[in-house]
Amino acid sequence: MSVDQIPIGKFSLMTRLSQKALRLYDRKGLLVPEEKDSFTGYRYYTVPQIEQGMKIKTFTFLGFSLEETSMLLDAESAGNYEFIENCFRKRLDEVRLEVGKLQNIEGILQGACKHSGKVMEIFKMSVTEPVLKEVPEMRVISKREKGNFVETIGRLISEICACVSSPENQRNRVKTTGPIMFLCHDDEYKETGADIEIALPVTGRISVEDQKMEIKTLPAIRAVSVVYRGPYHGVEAAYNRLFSYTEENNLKTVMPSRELYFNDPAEVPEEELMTEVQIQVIEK
Amino acid sequence: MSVDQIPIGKFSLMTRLSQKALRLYDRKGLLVPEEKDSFTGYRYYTVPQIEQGMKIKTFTFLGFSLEETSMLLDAESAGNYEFIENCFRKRLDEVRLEVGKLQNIEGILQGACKHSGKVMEIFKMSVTEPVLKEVPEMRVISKREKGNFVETIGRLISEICACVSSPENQRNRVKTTGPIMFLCHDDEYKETGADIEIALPVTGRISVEDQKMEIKTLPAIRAVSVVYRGPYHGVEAAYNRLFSYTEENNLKTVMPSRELYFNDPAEVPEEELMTEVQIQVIEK
DNA sequence: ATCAAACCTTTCCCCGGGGAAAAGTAAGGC
DNA sequence: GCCTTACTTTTCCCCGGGGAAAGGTTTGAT
Repeated sequence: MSVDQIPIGKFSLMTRLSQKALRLYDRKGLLVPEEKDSFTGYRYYTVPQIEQGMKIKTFTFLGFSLEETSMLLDAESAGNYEFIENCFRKRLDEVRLEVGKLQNIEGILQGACKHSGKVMEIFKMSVTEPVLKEVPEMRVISKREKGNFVETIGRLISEICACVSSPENQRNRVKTTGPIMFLCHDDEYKETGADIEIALPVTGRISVEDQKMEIKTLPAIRAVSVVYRGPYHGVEAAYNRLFSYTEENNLKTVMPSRELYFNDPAEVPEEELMTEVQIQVIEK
Repeated sequence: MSVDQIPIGKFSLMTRLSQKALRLYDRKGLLVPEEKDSFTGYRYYTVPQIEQGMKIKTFTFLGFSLEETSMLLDAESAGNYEFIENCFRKRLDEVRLEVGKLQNIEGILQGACKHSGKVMEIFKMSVTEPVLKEVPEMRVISKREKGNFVETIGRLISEICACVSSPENQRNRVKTTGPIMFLCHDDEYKETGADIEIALPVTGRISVEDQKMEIKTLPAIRAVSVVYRGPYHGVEAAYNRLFSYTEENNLKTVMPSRELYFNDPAEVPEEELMTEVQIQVIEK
């Protein structure tokens, strides 16, 4: 019956998947046409394959990669709904992150468009003059991890804050003695897989549960420092200042650099965020 | 002076642009190192180029493509702020669209995760049995355009609704005589560049301003039709039913297909959207 | 039977980099 | 002068298709 000899064009119409996509799914093994004319190479699909196509479409619509989609399909036919749910939860977190980022961008663009004619105001940020200073040693609670830049920083900050403000630590009069800071251990900037340490200076008898959280003492260092005011994505302006300064003064920089966050993005508008950036220096 | 002989690694640190990105920007002409050792191929940047790098970073962070970024940079140095503002507005619209889409996805995933164990409920949608029926001719106001699928449909719908509810047309007792519909003129599904017509059946002495809006009569047709209930992205289920039916009954389908929207996505939850899909058929 | 139109095939280039490999080079220490 | 380490170079493959080209096939009409 010709019903089960659906060429790619019709199948594309039926599933609303483009021919290009269908050929790709064939190659990747996601949706292989039931029959393939070995002489002409024509693909022929069958009616039951329509459902498979719809499932693929649903998963990719949700933003899963083809590889994930493939695993999801396998899990579904095996009845492994637990796996699927895990994937969904993970994807949900990602989506929320993406939404946050886009809303951030939306805010910036809106601000730039509002006072017409002053579009380039977004490039205005303030960076203080570099200062050479001695940073004393300090006792901190810290956690170090590799991961996505923004997301990992945010998460580690909340973990550490949660730890310090736990009932037990509050009882022991644990107090923070400075702003929370981010230590950047990479010497090249990486968006993903960045080596990130978040530390918070504390005093008192603090206790931690998390195996990967440490209590330690950051060494005293000589550092150049600037204070930057403005949205976080412009913080590299601070680094520029610092590196120009170290170049001019013939200083050698040493990792990790430190970023101290003076206020909380949740409380203060983006433009008023204050960040101190410190980079350790030694004589060349 | 060695200050102005910054190799790629340091420059990457200073601008927080990855080396990979820098090499790409070099190739694309966006940020060409001031000096290039013609023997070793080493790239050497200068301090003033840092600012250029930061601008590029800002634009790409906002989601502009490298080509757009390049034009934006040109516009900025030429003082053409009007162009920049236009780009920003366009991008702002895009971002809002993306946010909408992601929030849609967020909702779906949330729903699927909530009642644990029933993850696959998202595949449940209802499609009625196909019916063969005579659709009478009707007088419509319509606008046809090529563009992005979802976005164009949404926009044309609001344009047409706005037109019909304009003060002048209200005064003339213009009334709608049926749900708004989408006529799909492509025979292959396309995400972008789709040939889209939106039509709304009306009676009365209607007047239009928009040059591309037409008042015309859609022909009477014999069509197979189903009613689909569920989120819009699953509407292909309706098409599957219809095409299976036409195959089984040896009917030939004729473009354009019509989608009639019974309720408004702004008023009703996604799951309760009702869409009638009609496809004209003729005897083979 | 023939012809054109519609349909199908493959291959290559494009987006914006990340990751990895193979190889050449610079700079500091002995 | 040599060695090691850190740095740099290039090239190729990857994501998920869109677009286009060059060519073979099927179908329907005459």
